[in-house]
Amino acid sequence: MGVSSRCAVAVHALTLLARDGGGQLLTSAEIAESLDSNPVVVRRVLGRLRDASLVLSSEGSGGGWRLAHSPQAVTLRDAYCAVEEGPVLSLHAHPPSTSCVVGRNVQGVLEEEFTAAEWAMRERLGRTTIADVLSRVLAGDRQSTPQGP
Amino acid sequence: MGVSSRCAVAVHALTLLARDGGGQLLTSAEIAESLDSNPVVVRRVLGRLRDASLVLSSEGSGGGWRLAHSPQAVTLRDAYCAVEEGPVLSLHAHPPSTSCVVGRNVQGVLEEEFTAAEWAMRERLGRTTIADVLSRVLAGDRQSTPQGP
DNA sequence: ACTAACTGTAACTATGGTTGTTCCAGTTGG
DNA sequence: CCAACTGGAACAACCATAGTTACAGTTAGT
Repeated sequence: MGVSSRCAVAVHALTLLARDGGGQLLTSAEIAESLDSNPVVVRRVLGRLRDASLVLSSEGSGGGWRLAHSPQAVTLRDAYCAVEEGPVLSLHAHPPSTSCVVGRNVQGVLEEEFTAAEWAMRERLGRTTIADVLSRVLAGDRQSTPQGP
Repeated sequence: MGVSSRCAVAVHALTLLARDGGGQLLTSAEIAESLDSNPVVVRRVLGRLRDASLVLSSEGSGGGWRLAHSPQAVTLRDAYCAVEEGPVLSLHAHPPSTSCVVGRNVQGVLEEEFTAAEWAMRERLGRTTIADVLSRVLAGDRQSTPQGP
C-alpha cells in the first residue's frame, strides 16, 4: 500500500511555517494554496501536529498556525510520528493456523523484525530537521533562478 | 496506510519451505492451510517470489513450490523487495503549487529523505535470514511446550 | 488415453483508508 | 455586529488489498 501522504503534507506545512526564522503565522487557506489542496485537509494534518506539540493554533479572526519550536529542533521523524500511527509493515491479515509450528510462532518473530526495521527508518528520518529542509528548498530555488545584485 | 501484509505472507511461506533443510516441496493449498488463507492468495504472493528467483514452482500433478536457495542465503529484505513495489513514504497526492518556493522544491528534498529512510529500513531487514526466522520459530515452540526425551 | 492434482490467471466482491468536499458550530478581533 | 478564522461532522470518490470462484493449461500415474 504505502504510507499516506500526510507526512509529506506535514513537512511541507512545517517548512512554510519555518520561513522568516520560524515566526510565520499562516492560515490553513494559505498553506492549502501552497499545497494546491484544501484547507480542511490541511487542518486535519496540522491538528495532529498540534496534538504532538509541534505547532500552535489560534482560533478566531487573525488566527492561524505557527511553529511551537525552532525549525532546528523539529525533525522529519517528529512530523512522521505525529501524523502516522501504527506500524508500516503489516502482519498477517488473519492470524495464522495454530496447528502449525510456523503459524504459531512466526508472528512474534515478524513483529520483532518489523519493529526493528521501522525503528531504523524513523532513526534516519530523525537526522534531518525542518531547518535542513528549508535551507535546501531555498537553495534549490537559487540554483534554478539565480538572482542578480 | 501501512504496507500490505504480503511481506508477512512471503516470510511465512519461505519459512515453511525452509524446514527440513530447505528441501520441502509444498503446494499452495498446504501453505494456505498454515496461513489460514486461500491458495490463490498464496500463489499470487509466491508468484512474485518466483519472479524474484527466490522460489521455484513446478506445475502439474505432484507439483508445488520449493526454495531456490538455501535459507541462509535469503533475507527478509529479499522477501520484502520481491513482493512490495514502489515507495513506502508517499509524496504529495497532488503536485504542489509552483508559485511558491516551498511548493517548487520540497518534493525533491522529500524524495531524497524518504528514499534514504526506506533504504535504512530495507538495510535492517537485510540483516535477518529465513534461516534465522525458522530457528526462532522452532525455539518459540520449544519454550512453550518443552518436550521430554 | 484418461484422470487426478497441481499451477496460472482472470474476474468479481467486500472492505478499509485516504483524499477531497460541503456544511455548520464555535471563537476571536475590529 | 461582522468578518475571519479553527474545529469537526458527514459524505462521496477513489484505490489497493484480501478473499473467492471459475476455468484453462500442465504434469504424473495408471
